[in-house]
Amino acid sequence: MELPKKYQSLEQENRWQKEWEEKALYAWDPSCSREETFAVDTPPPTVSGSLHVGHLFSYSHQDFIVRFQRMTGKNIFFPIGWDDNGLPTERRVQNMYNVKCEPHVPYDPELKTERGRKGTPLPISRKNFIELCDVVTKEDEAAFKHLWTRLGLSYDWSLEYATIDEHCRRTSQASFLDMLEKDEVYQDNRPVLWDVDFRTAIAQAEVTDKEVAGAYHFLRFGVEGSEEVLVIATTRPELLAACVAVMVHPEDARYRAYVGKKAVTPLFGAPVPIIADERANPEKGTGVVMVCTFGDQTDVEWWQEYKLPLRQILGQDGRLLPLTFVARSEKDALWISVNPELANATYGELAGLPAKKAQQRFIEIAEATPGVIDRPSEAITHAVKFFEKGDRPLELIPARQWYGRIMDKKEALLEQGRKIQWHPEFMSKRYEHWVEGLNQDWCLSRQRFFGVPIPVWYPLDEQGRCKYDEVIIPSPDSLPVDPLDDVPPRYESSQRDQPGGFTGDPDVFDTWATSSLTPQIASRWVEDKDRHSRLFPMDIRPQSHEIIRTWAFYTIVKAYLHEGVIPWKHVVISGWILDPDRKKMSKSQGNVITPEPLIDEYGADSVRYWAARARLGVDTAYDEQVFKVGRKLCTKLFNAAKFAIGRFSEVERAALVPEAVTEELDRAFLAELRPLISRATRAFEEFDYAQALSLVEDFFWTCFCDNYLEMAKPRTYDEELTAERLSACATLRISLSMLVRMFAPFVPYITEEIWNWEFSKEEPSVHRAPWPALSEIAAVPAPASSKSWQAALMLTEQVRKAKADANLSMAAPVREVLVKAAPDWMEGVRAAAQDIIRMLRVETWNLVEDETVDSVLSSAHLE
RNA sequence: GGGCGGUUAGCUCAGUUGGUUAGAGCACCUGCCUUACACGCAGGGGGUCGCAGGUUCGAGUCCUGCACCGCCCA
Repeated sequence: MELPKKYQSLEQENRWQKEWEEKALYAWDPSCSREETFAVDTPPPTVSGSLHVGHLFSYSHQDFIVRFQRMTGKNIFFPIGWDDNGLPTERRVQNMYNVKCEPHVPYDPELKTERGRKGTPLPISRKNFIELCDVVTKEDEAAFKHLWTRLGLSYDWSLEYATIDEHCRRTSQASFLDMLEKDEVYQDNRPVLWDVDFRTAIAQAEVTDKEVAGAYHFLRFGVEGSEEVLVIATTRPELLAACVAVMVHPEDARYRAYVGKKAVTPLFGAPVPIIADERANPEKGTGVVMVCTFGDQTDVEWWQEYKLPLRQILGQDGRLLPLTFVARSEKDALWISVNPELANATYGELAGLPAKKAQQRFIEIAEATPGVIDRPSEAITHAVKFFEKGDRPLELIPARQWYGRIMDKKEALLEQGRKIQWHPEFMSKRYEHWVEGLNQDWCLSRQRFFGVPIPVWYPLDEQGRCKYDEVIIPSPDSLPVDPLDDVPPRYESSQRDQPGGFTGDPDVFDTWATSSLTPQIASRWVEDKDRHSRLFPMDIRPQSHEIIRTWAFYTIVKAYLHEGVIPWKHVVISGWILDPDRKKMSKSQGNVITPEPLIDEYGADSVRYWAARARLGVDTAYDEQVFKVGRKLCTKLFNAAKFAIGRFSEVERAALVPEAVTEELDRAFLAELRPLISRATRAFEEFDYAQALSLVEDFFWTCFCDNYLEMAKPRTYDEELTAERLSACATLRISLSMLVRMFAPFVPYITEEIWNWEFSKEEPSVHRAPWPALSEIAAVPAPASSKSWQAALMLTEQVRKAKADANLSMAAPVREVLVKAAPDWMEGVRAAAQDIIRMLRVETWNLVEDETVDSVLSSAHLE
């Protein structure tokens, strides 16, 4: 076979992608037992997010591990999916088409939409909106698939799924119904973290604290029955009308006398109790804090504990609701005031305004009214809760939602976490701390459109009121259902939203409700229990560290709720790619690097090489130099393999067996290879691919290319097929085969290329070839002297240095070399001598035993 | 404020259970077109291992404190 002249990454990548796909090289074999299988639960990328170089990085890591496992003979279950429901997609569609989903708009099958349209957003139906989400999602999936394929990730594409597809909707809904049956989910109407822009509930896991600029405003409250004044400090004066109590610390001497009395809110004149509670921080503000329903999570706690009234002034759109204050003499009144006239006049200025505007207006009014503001406001920065994908502060707004019970399972969930092996181990702490810090049940429902519908209906009573506690569930074989489209059992379509009829739950699940089921989705938990039992729990879960508290957490929750088990045995954590200044890459910072041009420029193998150099779980600064190093390695592999194969290509392959390795130097070299195999294997078994690569790369470059190949080369040029030549040829072929296989998980293209030049008759693809084992070279005896290899290296180094010092070419002849060797080194030196002499063109060689040298000392006399 | 991780050559990083003179690649310097590779080969310079204590015959490695950087959580 004529071997190619130059290393061309792109050409070979296209070729092998096609070949691997046609041969279904990475297909999972469903007939294998659990023990023979290595199952991987890959978190499907959120396709609405933009592609960046971090994707290449962490998804490559999985592939190194998987390719190694495949070569050890495991039947690999390596599915990939796309996570495409949820808010990010909706937001993208809204922006891309300039549309707005309005559930009451009727479906238009002929709807024409256009990207980049200007003007006011076009209201479209729920169904039209979901269709657009599907279109955009499909495009994003294709872009990811293209990139994954180029990168050479060895997924079994026949297992591809999308968390919004029918199978995933079925699994997600079945999961919910299973939890409902086990009483692990419930509905409640209570304050929930609410995003006013997206108008949906948010779970604890999706919340992020941001330090923002704010100010303490100092408001003067009256004290009932006296002329005294209590000054409270608040960052949210616009919620004053919702004030239901004020709190002071029980030990705070300044305020002890007031406890039990009533304070009166300024402007609104509402009398509220003054309560002593340890959670009021005397250090903060004035030490007096107002409780509003609801300003923050502590307000919710106080409201519950002290059974305070619910005065809701913020609507789901984040605007102040209309309301009317009345005199306190009115029975059962909620909005009471000692001065209803003033209260209503004031509130009338605020009603209908968004919170931020209401705050500005309130302050104007307060400043214009004597006796309300105590002193100038004080600028502070404080942590405010935001939805991680939103940009207005979250509010706590009472709403009916579905919840999953997790607060009662903290201990059990911690125990589950301890059963999993985390790599690196310290990452388990992230999980533990998250579980320990849980402070609310999992809010499962979202008021969105593009998602998996909550599969329940509710009966309506004769007045058309919803009977929430009489949940109607679908039959298991009807899943997935869309309660807004499908009709529940024993009802007619005409009864929808009619008194005495039914109504569908309009909400969808939190995206994690589905994403937390990726092992069960891939294993077909719902419809194929046998297959599920042969894949679940899975072997590994590779992922990066920022999703431990979300994705890994929820997946552990679901596996525990459904089957009382852990979802995977190992979690393998990738670090992040930081920008060259070690800053997080983010769109807003503008430091994100687009991945595909990197593959164009350096080739997929080089990009993978870069990814493989990162240690597990450790963040790495982006360094473009490493791609170049990767490309150099690939080129070196290409050239070395081509050359080595050329050296033995004229020899009958059947003769190139371990038994033919008869020369001391060859045996000494293979003795060096043995620990490499052991160490690289151990590193891979511990998921430390970076260590494995470093070992193999170092051996290949230094030991194989720069030394052994040079030393053995002269013998391969013997005209006759001497035993010496045969031994070198056999050693070259054996070691090349092993090295190519050990590189294969990292650089699958160039290794497959080389494999096919020489070894594909034995096994068509290197990626299905067995991982190198010591047993392959067990027939090669150990070298006669344990010092042979070291002696050869020292001689080589010393003579090379002499040539370098003399500014001579390595090919320059050496007239004479005098070698002094310690007695125990003599045998090794003698064994290596012949090859060294030929390699370095030594004309005269004198070896003397010398007890005064430690090992070997040679002096070269050059011309 | 709490937790976790990091700090080693100009840069990016390795450094096993404490053990010779702390390593690699890139960059830099000097040679070399040696019948695989100049994306190469040979040789070379470059480090107070963040700081301060401690344990030890011996500390980059173990312990304590501190500083700075990053992430997570309040």
